[in-house]
Amino acid sequence: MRKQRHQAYTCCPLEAALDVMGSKWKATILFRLLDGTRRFNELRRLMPNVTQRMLTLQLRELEADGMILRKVFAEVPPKVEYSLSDLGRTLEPLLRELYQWGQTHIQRKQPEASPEPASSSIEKKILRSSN
Amino acid sequence: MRKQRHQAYTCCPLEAALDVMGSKWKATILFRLLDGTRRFNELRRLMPNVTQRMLTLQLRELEADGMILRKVFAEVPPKVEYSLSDLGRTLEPLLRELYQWGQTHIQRKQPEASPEPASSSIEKKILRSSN
DNA sequence: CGGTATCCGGTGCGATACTG
DNA sequence: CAGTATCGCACCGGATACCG
Repeated sequence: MRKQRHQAYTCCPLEAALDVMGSKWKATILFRLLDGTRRFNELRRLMPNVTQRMLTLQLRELEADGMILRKVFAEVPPKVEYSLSDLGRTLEPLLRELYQWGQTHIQRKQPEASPEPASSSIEKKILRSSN
Repeated sequence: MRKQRHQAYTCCPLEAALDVMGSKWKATILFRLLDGTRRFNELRRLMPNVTQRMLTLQLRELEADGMILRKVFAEVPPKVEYSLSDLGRTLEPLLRELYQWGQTHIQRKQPEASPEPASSSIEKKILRSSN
């Protein structure tokens, strides 16, 4: 029996939606799969910051939630292809809007000093890069 | 100096967007504030599962990110009002779509047995309730 | 190639108590 | 009313090693 995924559910659709794609990597994985089918190491190359372990774990959760499909080819060397399921596809507009929102509201901070002091500190969050 | 919020940033707008509202409680808080200004304990009552500590912490982060406004009244007893900032308002369509997606695709499982075995395990996630 | 297994540190977060 | 302070542990997630 698998443990109940994260913490707990209050019953709110919002939380359910976020549980399914709200984590950094799940969203990114789904986003990358919008372009089409990807193999495991393709995804790794597309997302250099995620460890193999985490990529595997997140893919398994997405699969268990029915968001993606995992197709294993009985070959040597092994070959596994990941793609969005129909359910996963329904997230497409949401993912694109999320991406768009990030682009619009969290534009990369320029090296030059801002004209005005900037109303929020969001920009800073973009600065720290991959470890 | 405050620590750089979560883990790290790869530079992806998706992650930035999720960092700002991607956590269960941040999203819920923002969603609640769509209806209008709320006092601290009003929010607590609206979200019985979040502890006082977490509510405070999440509100502070949202404030630091410029998503919400915190207005303190110099009265006894104290009174603090939270509301969405202009930036926070820009998330409204996204939040509503997220909510809608949850409603559409993760309908509450009925006590009755499903006609077909159900293609995914998402429904289970809605079952475990607040601790 | 596409994973598991194991170890282990950091921190997210709840519980509880105290405060202006 | 609207918070801080402190404790404690679960678990998230990185590093590394091994496997079919």
